Amino acid sequence: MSRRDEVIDAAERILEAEGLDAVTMRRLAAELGMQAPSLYKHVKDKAEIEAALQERALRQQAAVLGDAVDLQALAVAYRRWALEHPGLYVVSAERPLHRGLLAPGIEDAAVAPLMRVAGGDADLVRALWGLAHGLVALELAGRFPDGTDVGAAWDAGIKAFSGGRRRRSTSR
Amino acid sequence: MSRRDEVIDAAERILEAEGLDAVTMRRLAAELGMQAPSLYKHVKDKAEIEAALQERALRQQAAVLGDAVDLQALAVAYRRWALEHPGLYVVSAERPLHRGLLAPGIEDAAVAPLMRVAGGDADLVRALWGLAHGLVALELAGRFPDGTDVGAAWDAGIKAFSGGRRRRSTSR
DNA sequence: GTCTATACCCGGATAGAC
DNA sequence: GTCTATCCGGGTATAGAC
Repeated sequence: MSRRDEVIDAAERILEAEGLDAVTMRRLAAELGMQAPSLYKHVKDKAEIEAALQERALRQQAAVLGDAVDLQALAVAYRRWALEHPGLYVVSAERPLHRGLLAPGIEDAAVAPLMRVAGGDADLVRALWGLAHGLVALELAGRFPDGTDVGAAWDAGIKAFSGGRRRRSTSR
Repeated sequence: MSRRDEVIDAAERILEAEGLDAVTMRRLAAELGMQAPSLYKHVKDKAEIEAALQERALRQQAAVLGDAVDLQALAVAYRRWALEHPGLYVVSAERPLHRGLLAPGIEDAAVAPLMRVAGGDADLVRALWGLAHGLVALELAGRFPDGTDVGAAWDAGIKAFSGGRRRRSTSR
């Protein structure tokens, strides 16, 4: 593992533990037991770090969603990964993407599993994506009152997209 | 109109024209032709300004959505207001709410119209809310490729929530 | 109610010694 | 590849004169 990867690891740790604003060059250096200027021997600038975090997020998302066999499983996987990696989720979904610094095609790869499940209907994919992102974003932002059964809301959404046919619980 | 309202007006103008990060005390003072310290004669601190912007956003949203008679109209109104006030939308939907500084009940009031249309099913309301917020958030964040017919995605989502019964276009 | 001056903190980033 | 020293810019906010 390169020294650069250790920098990105540290950034991810801080991101998840203290939020995006806490990921500063100084804080990052402290996490690694060095001084801030030393970081520039491993990365060009802060944008490179942010891009690396977005790339990790998109890669993980693609991998996790790729295993889902149907809509229900996809929804569960989507929500689960987001709640387990809220920092990575936000950085990849609500921040401007550093497209020029990302591996080509990686953005599409993260959405591809949705395409598969939606049977090739691009509009339906986007609606599904909107539903999933919206529910996650609202939950992470603390928009639902305490005690809300968010899983039940997911079920209601999935049921709508299944044409009211399926019925299995997502709650936990 | 009080001098305080002029400050909030200026903040909203900057927010929509240059984004949230541009709303600083210095920039705000410049917009009003005064020096930054003078602002503190009109508002207590920056949090008060942010809260005032969130309150405007929630109030407008409640008003605009309140007129919608059905799901289709609600969706159109939701997307339309968001695209016309992206700054206010983001500040009220993706930023932590200054709940202690907001008028009581205003948060609920902005979602109440959804409740009406969803026929009292709380889970369905949240799914609907997720769909709407997700589509708007993805569109504002530039997640859909250029040329994407986002209206068609809305139609697909609405159709799903209508049980596949209705069919009228949202595109523009 | 406006101003000037200023304190204070924080950010990203560079130069140059070792 | 690490350090110290430092630059530069930006933010919120206060004190006190007018």
